[in-house]
Parts: sequence; structure tokens; C-alpha cells
Amino acid sequence: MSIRHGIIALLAEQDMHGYQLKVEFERRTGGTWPVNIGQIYTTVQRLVRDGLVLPAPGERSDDRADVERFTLTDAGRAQATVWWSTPVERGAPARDELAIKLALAVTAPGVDVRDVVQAQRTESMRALHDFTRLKAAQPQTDDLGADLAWSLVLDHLVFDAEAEVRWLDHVEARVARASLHPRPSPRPTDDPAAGGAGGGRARRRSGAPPPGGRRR
Amino acid sequence: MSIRHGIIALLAEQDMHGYQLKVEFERRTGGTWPVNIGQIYTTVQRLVRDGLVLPAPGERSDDRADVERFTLTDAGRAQATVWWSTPVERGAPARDELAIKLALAVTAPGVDVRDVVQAQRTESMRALHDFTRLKAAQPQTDDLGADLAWSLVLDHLVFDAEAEVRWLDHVEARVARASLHPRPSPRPTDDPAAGGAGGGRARRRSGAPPPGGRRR
DNA sequence: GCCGCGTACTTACCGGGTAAAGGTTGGGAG
DNA sequence: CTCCCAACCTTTACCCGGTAAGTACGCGGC
Repeated sequence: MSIRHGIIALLAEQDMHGYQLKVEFERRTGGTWPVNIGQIYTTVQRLVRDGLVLPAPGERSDDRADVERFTLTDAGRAQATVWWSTPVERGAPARDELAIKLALAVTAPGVDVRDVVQAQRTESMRALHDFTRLKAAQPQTDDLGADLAWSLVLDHLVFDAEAEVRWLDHVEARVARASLHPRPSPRPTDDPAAGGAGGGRARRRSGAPPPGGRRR
Repeated sequence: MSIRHGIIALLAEQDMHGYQLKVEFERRTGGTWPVNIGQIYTTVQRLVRDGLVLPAPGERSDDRADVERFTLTDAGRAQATVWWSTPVERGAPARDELAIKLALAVTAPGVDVRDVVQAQRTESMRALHDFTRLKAAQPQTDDLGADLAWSLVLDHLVFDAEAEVRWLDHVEARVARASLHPRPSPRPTDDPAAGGAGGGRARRRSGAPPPGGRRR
């Protein structure tokens, strides 16, 4: 749904043709998510089918007339304002491969969760560093708005990656704790041990800031 | 790809039939992501086509023989170990509707970013509270492993939601800061206050944008 | 006797996303 | 001057993830 709404939002500002939609979308999101041109056209087709978009009737004289532009219908314009005023739903979160993987890992025999966490942390931190480096190297273009947008998107990725790392640390800790007192049978109201146990496990921490975690 | 890998991982532990895959998958992930049974079968079909899975040849006597079970081939088994040892890629992050929305919002005329952020924060915090409440109410079942998995998944959602809220705050702050010294714009809040840490942003207007712009 | 429910499987369909193949135009390089 | 390349603009075929809906069977109740 992301592209669909993006297209509507862009058309709300100005009539455009397909290629232009692609270029604009990418510019406004800092090139973080390149869009396949094919998808633009098929999505627009569906929008036309649904009565939200129309091929532009009046051609502009100030520009090439041979390319076909698209306009929002009233319904489309309404959708745009609805989109802006309605938050994106966070009730039923999308499946996240990492979460699934670790959920399966802790319940799978013969899989060492710590190895999985370890490998993932390396990857996630690598991504985090990449983003941070990108941020530092961020060029100032002549387009203030796009610079800000791109910067915010990058921040989003950074927050996300940080949170992921933090979660991995958390998982590791909980798994370690759980494996110290595995309870085979029901009944025990439980070991007094809660705290002690620190034993062993010298783990190097990753340095992630406060709360954080975002993935989808 | 999440379901696909999940199926492989489950089959690596034990031969199963379709329905059982569905049930197991949901149990192991705490029922957070219900799976449509249709998808299980179509995905398994593809796995068979790709030579990773085979309809189980030898039927077990200890169980109903009429249902068709599936087994991993050697290639499938190899895939499973590869999956466990390879982190999920975080290099080219998936499109996130919220990030796109805000990136478009800051560059769109006539859209008040603060309203968007405001509405989203309400929604995100609602989700956060829901998750927290769920966590508090988490029932202890007789299945320790599944309890842990479910709990970790919930933690993931919580970390995620927290980070999202934090990011929203961040966006709000940056936007507010940026709108203090733009050019002519309605709402001339002439705050001299900006002060503190380096008034920042002395730079603007660079020459022609460097070729290629930003790219990864 | 039929109702509902859990088990087990099939099918048709849709929307997001990718790849690849066109066709046009303008501006150098030779 | 011509040719080629790059940027512009569009179409099509295809795959995969995901959903809905329908079939069928056996079993315990009321």
C-alpha cells in the first residue's frame, strides 16, 4: 500500500505522468527505496479502475503534450486528505522475518540461539554503521526539503537498527537466564534463584542508546 | 520469504503435513501472525517444485496414514542450516509506509507535518500500550518454549513501537527547528532562542549538485 | 438426525514487486 | 554530419505472498 498512497499524495500536489511519479517519489525519499517503473503504471491503472485517478484531460501548453498525465478525481483528492489525517495502523504488525526466526529458534531443538543472535547482531550493527556513515556524509543539495526528508528517513533506519540490536541483546539475556534454570516438570512454584546466577557469561555489550527498536 | 523459511525450519525438525505446519507455526510464534492455510500449501508446492521438499515416502504406522506428510530433501536440509547460520539481511531495508509518509509530508505543500506526527503518535502509543498490556496478561501455558518465544515476540513489538514513538518525537523536533529559519513562510515565529548548541546549519546553497547525487 | 467443531486440503483471485523489452529525443564524439 | 549513448517514457509477462471460500470427514452432543 505504500506506493499506492504515495502516488495519490504526489498527484494531489500536481498532475504527473508515470515516469515523473517514479522520479519524484525517489527524490522525495532520498533514493532509499527505488521503485520499479512497472509498478507505477500498474498501480496507476488500478487507481484509474477504482475511480481515484483519471488520465489528464487538458494538456498543458507549457510542456510536452505527447506524454499522458494523470489527475486525481474528487474521490482521489478525498482519499489523499484521509491518508494525511489517518495514522498508519500499528495494530496487527506485519510479519518480521527476524522475529519469526528467533521465535522458531528458541523452540527448535539443535539450534543454538546464541549463534543466531550473534550472527544477526553483527549484520545489524553493520547496517547501523552504514547508515550512520551515510548520515555523516550526507551532501547538502540545493533542495532543502528533500535534504530534510532524506535525513529523516536515515534517522528512521538508524533508530530501527539500534532497536534491533537492543532487542537482540535482550533476547540473549533472556535465553541465557532461561537456560540456567530449565524446569522439566510442572509444580514448582519456583526457584528462589532469580538473582544470583550471574555466573559466567561475560558478554560484551553493544552500545545502543535508550529505548529503541523498530522493524516491521 | 518468512513463511517459506519457517516451513523449511519446521520440516527440518520433523516431517509434517500441511495443517500441522500451520498449527505449529502459529503455536511457536505465539499466535501473533496467523497464517492462511492456503499459503502453506502453495508455498510447500513451490518448495517441492524447487526440490527442497518431497511428499513423505514412508508412512508412519503410529499415525493416520491417509494424510500426506512432507520431508526435506538433502538440498532442503542444507537450506535450513544455511538459514540458521545466515543473518537476515538489513542492507536494503523494506519500504515502511510511515517513513514514506513523513518523507512526503515534509516536502509537500499544504500538509502540516505536526498534525501527521501527532495523529501517528497517538496510534503508535495505543499499539504500545496494547502490547504492554498483553505482556502483563501473558498466560503461562504448559509449554515453556512457546511461552518464551511468544514473550520475545511481544518484546520485539514493544521495542519497535517505542522506537517509532521516539522517532516521531525526533521528527517533530527537527521539523520545528527547521521551520524556525526558513524563508518567507506564514507563521513567523521569530525565536531568537534557537541558541544553545551551535546555531547549526550555516550552510545552504551549494553549487550544482554533485553528479550522481546520492546513491547506495 | 443434525449441529457444530476440529482436522485436512484445494482453488480462484488479488495486489505488490521485478525483469525485460520496447520507443522516442537530444546532445555530444568522432 | 552522423551515429551512438543516455535520459526519458511506456508496456507486458511473470512470480510470489496473502486472502477468501469451499470441500470433506469424523466425532461428540442435544
